[in-house]
Amino acid sequence: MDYNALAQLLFPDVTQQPEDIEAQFPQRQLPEGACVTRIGPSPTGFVHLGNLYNAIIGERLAHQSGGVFYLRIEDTDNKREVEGAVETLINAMDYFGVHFDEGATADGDKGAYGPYRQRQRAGIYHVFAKHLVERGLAYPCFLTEEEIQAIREKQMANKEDPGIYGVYAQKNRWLTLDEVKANIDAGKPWVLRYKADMEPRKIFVHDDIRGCIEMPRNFVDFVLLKSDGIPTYHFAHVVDDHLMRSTHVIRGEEWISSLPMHVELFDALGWEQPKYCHTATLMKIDVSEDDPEKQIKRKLSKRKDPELALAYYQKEGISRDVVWEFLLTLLNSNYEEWRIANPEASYMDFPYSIEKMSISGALVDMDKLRDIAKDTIGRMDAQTVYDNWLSWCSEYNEEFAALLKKYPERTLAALNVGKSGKKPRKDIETWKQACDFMSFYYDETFKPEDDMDSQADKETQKKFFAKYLATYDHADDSAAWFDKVKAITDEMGFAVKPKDYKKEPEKFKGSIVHITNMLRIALTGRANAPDIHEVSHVLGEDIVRARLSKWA
RNA sequence: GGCCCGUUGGUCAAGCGGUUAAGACUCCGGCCUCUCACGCCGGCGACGGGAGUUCGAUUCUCCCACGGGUCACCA
Repeated sequence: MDYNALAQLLFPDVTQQPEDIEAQFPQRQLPEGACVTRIGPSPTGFVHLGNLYNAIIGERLAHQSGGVFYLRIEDTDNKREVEGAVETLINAMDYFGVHFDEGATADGDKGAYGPYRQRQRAGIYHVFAKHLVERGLAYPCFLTEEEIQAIREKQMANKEDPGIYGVYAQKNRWLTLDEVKANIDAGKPWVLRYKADMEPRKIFVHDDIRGCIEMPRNFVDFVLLKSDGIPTYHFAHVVDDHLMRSTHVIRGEEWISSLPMHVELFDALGWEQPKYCHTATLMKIDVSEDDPEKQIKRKLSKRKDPELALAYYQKEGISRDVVWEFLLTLLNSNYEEWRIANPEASYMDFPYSIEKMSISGALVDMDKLRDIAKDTIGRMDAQTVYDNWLSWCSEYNEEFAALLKKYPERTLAALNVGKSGKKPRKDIETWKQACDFMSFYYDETFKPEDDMDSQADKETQKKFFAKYLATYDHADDSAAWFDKVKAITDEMGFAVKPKDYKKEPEKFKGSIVHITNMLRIALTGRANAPDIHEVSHVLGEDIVRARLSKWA
C-alpha cells in the first residue's frame, strides 16, 4: 500500500506539513514552572458546578505560577450544540469571577494560539491526520452503522470486548488504494480510524492527583475524524493541548478510561504528554429509589439536582465569593485551616496545591455552604455587601434594587448593625435571603410577622408604648436608653431581670423580655431581630415614632 | 461483564508503621444575653470485611464487598 497516495487521496486539500503548524505555535516563553491550563467545555447550554470546580483549579494553577489560563470551546459534536451556549458559558464564568488570559470571548477569540473553537480548527487536525495516514498509522473506514452494530452484537454474544479492532477491523484496514478510491467516488461516507497495535502491553500514566495509573494499552481502532471531517474528543484533545502548549490537563475522572487512547496518540505523534489531573466527581446524598430508608451517595444529576447548575447559584443570590470559598474547601483539604489562620485574606492569596486535592467524590453539602456563606459575607465590609447585593437585585429583584438605591445611607448603616463588637453578627447568607431579612428597614417592605399579643395583653401594650414614647429621647446612648427601658419595666410590674421572673413568675406580670419583645415587634415586625437601640438609629426618629405610635 | 478509580463519624476531612485517630459542618447540652443571631465550653459519632508482612497496622501487600466511572462517528 502506498500510504502517501492514500493520504493524498483522503486529504487532497491539505498542503501543510506538521512542521508548518508547529512553527505557527511556538513554545510559550514563560517563567520556570509556569502552568498553562484550560477548560474545554462543550457548548450544551448547561453550565454546571463541575465546570467551575475544574475551572478554579486551572485558574489557580496558572495564575499562581505566572502561567496562562485559557478557554477552549469543544464544539466537535454538532448534534449537541445549543444556540447561544457559548455566551451562556462565558457569562457564567464571568459572573463567578473566572478570568481567562486567552481563548474564546463574547466578541471572538483572543490570543495567539487559536482559533479556540475546535470546529474552526478542522484544517489543523487534517494536517496531522494526513501525516498519520502517510505513516500507515491511520486509515479510512467505510463501515456503516448497521455493520458496526452487527459486529457489536457478535462480540456481545461471544463475550468479547466491543469495538473495532483486530479481526473486526481487517476488512477496512487493508483496503487497496483502488478500493478506497472506488468507495470515495461512490460517495460512501468514511471515518478515519487509528490503526492500533495489537501487541498487548501495560501503560503507566502519571496523574498529578492520583499518582501512577496502570492500564492495558489501547488496542481499539478508535475514530480520529468523524465522517464530517471533525475530530473526536480524543484526537482534538491531543492536537490542541499540544499545540496550545498546555502543561496540565485538568478534567473529570470520567476521562481516565480513555487515557490509553490519548497516550497512544501522543506517542504516535511524537509529542510529550501534558501532566494529567483527573478530578473527583461531585456527588450528592439521596435516598435510594429501591429502599427509601437507605441513603445513597450518587453523582449529581443534571435532571434531578438544581444545585448542580451554576444558574441556580445565580438565581438564589449565592455570592461568587461564597461559591469560591466553598469549592476551595472541597478542593484543598487545608483550605479551612488556612482561612481560620488568615481571616482577612482574599482567597486568591491561598497557596493552592495539587498535592492537597481530594481524590474521592465530594458531596455537595448545602449546610456547609450556608455556613461558609455566613462567614464569607460576614467578613465583607458594608459597602462591598451593598454593591454585591444591589447588583444581584438589579437582575433578580427590581423592587429591592430600587429600595437600595433610594436609601443607600440607611442600608449601609443597617448592614453595619451588630458589626462593631468583637463578635460580629452573621445574618446574611444569600442576596435573596438578605432581601427578606432586611425588609423591616424600609417602610415599603416592612410587615408584621410576629404577634404582639403573645407578649402582653392589649391594655398593657397601650400603656407600655405610651410610657415609652413619653420618655423616648432619640439622642440617648445605648446605656441611657436601656436604663429607661428598665425603669419602665419596673414601673409596670415586670421583672427587670429575666432570672427573677423565671424563679418567681407569680410575682411579676412578665419580664423585661416581654417588654423588649414588644418593642422589637413594633419596630421590626418580629420578636427576633438585632439590637433595638441600633436598629432605632438606623431607622431614624421619625420612623421609630411612627411605628411605635400605632400601638400607643 | 471487561478495564479503571475510590472506601476514616451523617457530611467534608487530617493522618503518610507506634496518636487518648485532628479539625470543620450538622445535631444535642450548657454558658453569655433584652430576643434572635454571633461567640465560647462540652457531648454524640469513624478507620467496609478477611488474610498476610511486621514486635506493632487506619497507614504496606493480596483477596472480597460496596460505591463510582467507562466501554459511541458524545464530550
